[in-house]
Amino acid sequence: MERSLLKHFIKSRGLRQSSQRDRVVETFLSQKGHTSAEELLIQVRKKDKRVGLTTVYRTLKLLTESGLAVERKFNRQVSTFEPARIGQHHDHLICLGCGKIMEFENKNIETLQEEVARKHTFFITHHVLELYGTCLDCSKKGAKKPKKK
Amino acid sequence: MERSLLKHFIKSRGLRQSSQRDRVVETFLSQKGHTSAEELLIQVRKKDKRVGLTTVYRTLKLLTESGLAVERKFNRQVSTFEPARIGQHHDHLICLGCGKIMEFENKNIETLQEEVARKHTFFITHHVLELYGTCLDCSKKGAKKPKKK
DNA sequence: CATTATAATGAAAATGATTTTCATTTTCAT
DNA sequence: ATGAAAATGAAAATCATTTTCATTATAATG
Repeated sequence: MERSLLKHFIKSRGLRQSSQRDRVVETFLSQKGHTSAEELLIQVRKKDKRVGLTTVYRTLKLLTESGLAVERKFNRQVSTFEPARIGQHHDHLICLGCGKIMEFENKNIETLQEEVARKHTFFITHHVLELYGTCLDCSKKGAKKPKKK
Repeated sequence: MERSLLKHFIKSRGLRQSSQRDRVVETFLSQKGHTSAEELLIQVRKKDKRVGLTTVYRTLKLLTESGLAVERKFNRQVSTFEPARIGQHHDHLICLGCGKIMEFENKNIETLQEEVARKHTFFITHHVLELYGTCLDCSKKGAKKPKKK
């Protein structure tokens, strides 16, 4: 469990522990898929009513900085966060019809990206690759109302 | 000149012409690189003081919908827009040190993207590929203050 | 265990980019 | 020339996120 990673991060920064933050972290790590601050707050409040949105934002920032969460924007205004699996990285297919998000990983693409960078004498720290379009279901049903989430 | 494309778009939508919009379009199309609404307003106002920010936003939306502009978010809050060169598409290397943006085009990556989509029975309409990192200059100088723009 | 410096909290206010509203002006088909 | 509807811009609204600030909680130390 990479929980100790956060503990270490907290310590090394001279931060203190708190029950609210623990609850947010615990809830976040149990989450599947991509979660916004607002959505996470709803989940957290099922366990503890006294947690505020500000703390959720602050904790998500902490998780992101410590490498336990990855922030993603996709095509909307809100940031969503996803528990990071160490050493792993994936990109996304995003259906504009229903909002469905699928993951993929492609080493060949990454190799080509490195090649591009090398040509420009550029050093990649991270990348964003998002493929937008229509999933199978939506292409069958025809374009329907996009799902809000 | 693809100006006629917009004229056609305006007409087909039952819109009317206006000097403000013409000025915004003209200024935008003469722009190199990526321009935000705010930046574009400054340029436009050099020619015509009476243009408002709202009109710039509205015109940029129109340009984007008609395919004459491409909107990009990169890693910041503000949207920037870039004149679209028809039939062409490119992706970007973004230096986190100085903010420099370089373009690249790589057909092999696009082919692999299509392959990924096929495997998921997904139909790509567009994609976002951004490589973040450090450019040559910045890697020599060491990490300096990031350029705001 | 008591003290105390300071981190954490959450409500409310601030922010910043963008959009909406609305009263007024302009355009253009007739 | 006329009138219906589009365009405008200032101001207000929106919306996600951040900051402020008074209060509370934590933990290192005496």
